[in-house]
Amino acid sequence: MTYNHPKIWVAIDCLVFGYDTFENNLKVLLFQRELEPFANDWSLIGGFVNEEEHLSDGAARVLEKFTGLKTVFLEQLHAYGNTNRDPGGRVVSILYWSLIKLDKLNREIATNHGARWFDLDKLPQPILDHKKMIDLGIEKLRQNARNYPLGFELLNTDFTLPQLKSLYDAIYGKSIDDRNFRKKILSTDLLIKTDKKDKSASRKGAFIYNFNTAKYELLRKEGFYLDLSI
Amino acid sequence: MTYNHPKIWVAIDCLVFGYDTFENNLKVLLFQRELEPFANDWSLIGGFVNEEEHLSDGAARVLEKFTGLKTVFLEQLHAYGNTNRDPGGRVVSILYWSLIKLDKLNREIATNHGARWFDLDKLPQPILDHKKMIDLGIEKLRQNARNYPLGFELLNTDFTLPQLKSLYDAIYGKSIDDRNFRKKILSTDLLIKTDKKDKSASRKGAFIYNFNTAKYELLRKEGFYLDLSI
DNA sequence: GTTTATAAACGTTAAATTAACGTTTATAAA
DNA sequence: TTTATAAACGTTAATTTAACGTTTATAAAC
Repeated sequence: MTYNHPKIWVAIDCLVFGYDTFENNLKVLLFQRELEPFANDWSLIGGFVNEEEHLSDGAARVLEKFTGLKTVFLEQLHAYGNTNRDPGGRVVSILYWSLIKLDKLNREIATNHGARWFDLDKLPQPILDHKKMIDLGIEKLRQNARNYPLGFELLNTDFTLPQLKSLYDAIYGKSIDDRNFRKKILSTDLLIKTDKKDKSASRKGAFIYNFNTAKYELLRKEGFYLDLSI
Repeated sequence: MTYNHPKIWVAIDCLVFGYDTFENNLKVLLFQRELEPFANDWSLIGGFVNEEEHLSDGAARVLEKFTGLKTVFLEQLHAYGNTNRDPGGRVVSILYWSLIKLDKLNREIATNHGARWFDLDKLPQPILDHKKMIDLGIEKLRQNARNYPLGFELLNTDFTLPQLKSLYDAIYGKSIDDRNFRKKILSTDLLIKTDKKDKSASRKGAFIYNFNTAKYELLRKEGFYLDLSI
């Protein structure tokens, strides 16, 4: 005991956004809390931080438990630590957020852990300050869409321009002008056009694109300014 | 004891940027640590979070102790919680940052607490991960300069355009084109020109401006995009 | 009282970008 | 052969930007 001071519980909450390429919409992962207080209410996925565990490792542990996913986008967002935020005791909670593509496997794992994917506009009332956390995440998502490339985390390797536009529509919460969107996104040198077409959504079919990974990672690091909302 | 889990020390670190309107440069407040380990080394100002204290209140307490200032810009930046970040024990530290104007009073209070203001380009090697924290703060400062109005926190009520430009020069770490800077900053409707002049820096004197507080606060909330770096 | 030095203020423009539209094409089904 | 429609491609006036050039106000030097 080197420091002489009272300690505090430290927890992790993970805000996980999933994109559904069939429904073309964004979802949030919530689970039905098992512990009192608030047993059976909907909560972000989370857990306490262990003594011998980095914060980021704790977040990764929580995420993997509920989705089976490792090595995906997972970043810290904010620390919540009001004295009265949890009636169960003084808990400082570190919020992380993650962006993933929904697929059969991670849906199944979520279900097996009492978790469910909710459409962004059909969320139940979550416990504690978790609504605030979700709102912060949505804000951050929009900020990210403006300042960093986005889509790699949320779309399949193969995707079409209409799909990418739908993702941005979902993030911005409105329908973007299709013609301007194309010109802007193509001007970034982020996309590689293939000669394959995806005909699942139209008779004509849409060309399949991939991300230019090198350029994507560069801009993810450096940031840029790209307003795709008009 | 409602939750059955080990607890962790939670601390606050405050990264305080101060702008010196005489020297026209940015400084960071560091203090000479009293506790072992690392006694006498330079550290961000900080302290442990009390059991019955909000995180933000803890940050405000630390800031006031070292500067005498309340009700200034003070925001959370990041939580640091690697298991090995402090050889004194497992400490999760919540980093806050603050922007203030340097004056005689807060300089004196800092000195009385063993703290000193260091020029951004002449920082000593700080303890633990505090260098990382400072780097994050500088990054955040530049990000802020691009996405929010800035200056109110760092300049006196009365300031001149050359002074405001010097602040942006300091943040961006380079000299901005004066003519473009004027046009861009004036186009935001953030500044109110007075008919007074400040002749301390030139024969001709520079007109004194004030911030349009209403507009400033609006844009601080909403954000905008304004690249003043060219 | 005329000149000088210089920070501060003001001005110009070619080029690039943007927002807001219009048009054509490929395809499966009718 | 026609039709419906998503996908792809195109146009342009208006605005914004980056990169410069010019004038002005003043105290100090001569």
